[in-house]
Amino acid sequence: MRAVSQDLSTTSYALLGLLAFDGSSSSSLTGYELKQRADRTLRFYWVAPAMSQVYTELDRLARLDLVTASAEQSGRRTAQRYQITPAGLETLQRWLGDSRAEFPMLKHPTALRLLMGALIGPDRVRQLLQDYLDQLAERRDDLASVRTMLGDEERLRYPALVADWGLGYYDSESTIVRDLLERLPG
Amino acid sequence: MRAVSQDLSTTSYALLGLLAFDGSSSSSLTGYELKQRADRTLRFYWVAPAMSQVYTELDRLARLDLVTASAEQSGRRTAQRYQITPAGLETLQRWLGDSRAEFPMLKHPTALRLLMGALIGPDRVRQLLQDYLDQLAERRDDLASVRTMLGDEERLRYPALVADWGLGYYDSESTIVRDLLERLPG
DNA sequence: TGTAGCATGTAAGCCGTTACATGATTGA
DNA sequence: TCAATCATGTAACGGCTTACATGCTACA
Repeated sequence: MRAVSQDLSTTSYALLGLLAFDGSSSSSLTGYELKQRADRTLRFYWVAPAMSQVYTELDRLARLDLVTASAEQSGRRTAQRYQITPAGLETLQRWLGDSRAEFPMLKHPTALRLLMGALIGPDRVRQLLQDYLDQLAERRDDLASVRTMLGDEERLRYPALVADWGLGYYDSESTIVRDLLERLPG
Repeated sequence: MRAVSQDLSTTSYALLGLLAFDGSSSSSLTGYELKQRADRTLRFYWVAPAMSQVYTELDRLARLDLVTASAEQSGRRTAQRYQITPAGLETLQRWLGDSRAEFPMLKHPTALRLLMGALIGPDRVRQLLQDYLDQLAERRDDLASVRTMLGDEERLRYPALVADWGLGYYDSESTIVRDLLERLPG
């Protein structure tokens, strides 16, 4: 009796997807490693789930038989290693194929503050935008190094496309914000 | 004894900010009107809070004396009208001035699916991206009509800048995605 | 007369975070 | 030996959504 593809949260599918990359090469990941992988890739266009959530999700996926846990003994320590199951892969593919992707959700604190620019005046607004440009540059660097690691291996073609998407996005944001800065009064 | 600026959620500040636009001209809004305004402007770069949340937040703000509610009798019906208070305006400005804006959070289901493109193949991926382009065009139209309404009034200068930001973002997304489509195998 | 929109809420519940607790291993 | 990092969780709680309940008003 196989578990039916319950409605998982998108984050569940995202984590399942990360496991699927190694699933094909029949390797496995600990919760800790999965979290690191999420931090390196997922966070740029989805979320960087908290450690505690990673464990919670892995637990849920295991109960649904979408992943299997195997205790790995290293020294006198046990770490669980998780691997996607055939049922998990099937569920993931069904989700990818069937479900319509929703429109992205953007929470942009800097844009929100710009909206209320009249309450703080152009000088303070300039500072906000400049801050954002700095953060953007830092983020871009992070993503650029991820992109470098991905190289042009066929196996990593899609992750590389996504990384390029992100880089294009960050570049466009920089351009737009610099333009806004010039249009500010004063 | 004035309520201290408790840590409000960013959404609270956002709603307070929407009230501040009319606060200066000493008018006021009902919960319903506030929700409409959020749907017209806030949703493009923050959230479109559920009706129920708007009421909850207004309640909270009223308890903190950051807004005042006044029962308005129209016919045999009472509707609450909310108006920002001087304390509310002060709290909002302090938040705008003091707090460092966090980096935007992007939840991008299409990018997430592209990451796993290898699991569904290029044809299905093309479909996903094309779908996204369509949604993007629709959104852009919505925002363009908002932008038109804002015109070039001095009073609406900052909202207009934010709308232009959004339009630039949507255009850049379209460009990037069209480029990705061309780089897809097959 | 009935339905769509105006208007206001409460309740239940999910998703995700922070704080907390615990302990092993590695290396300076 | 001490600190950093690896590793695994539980508890409490905040934010937000959906579902539900209620009733008025305008108009076709």
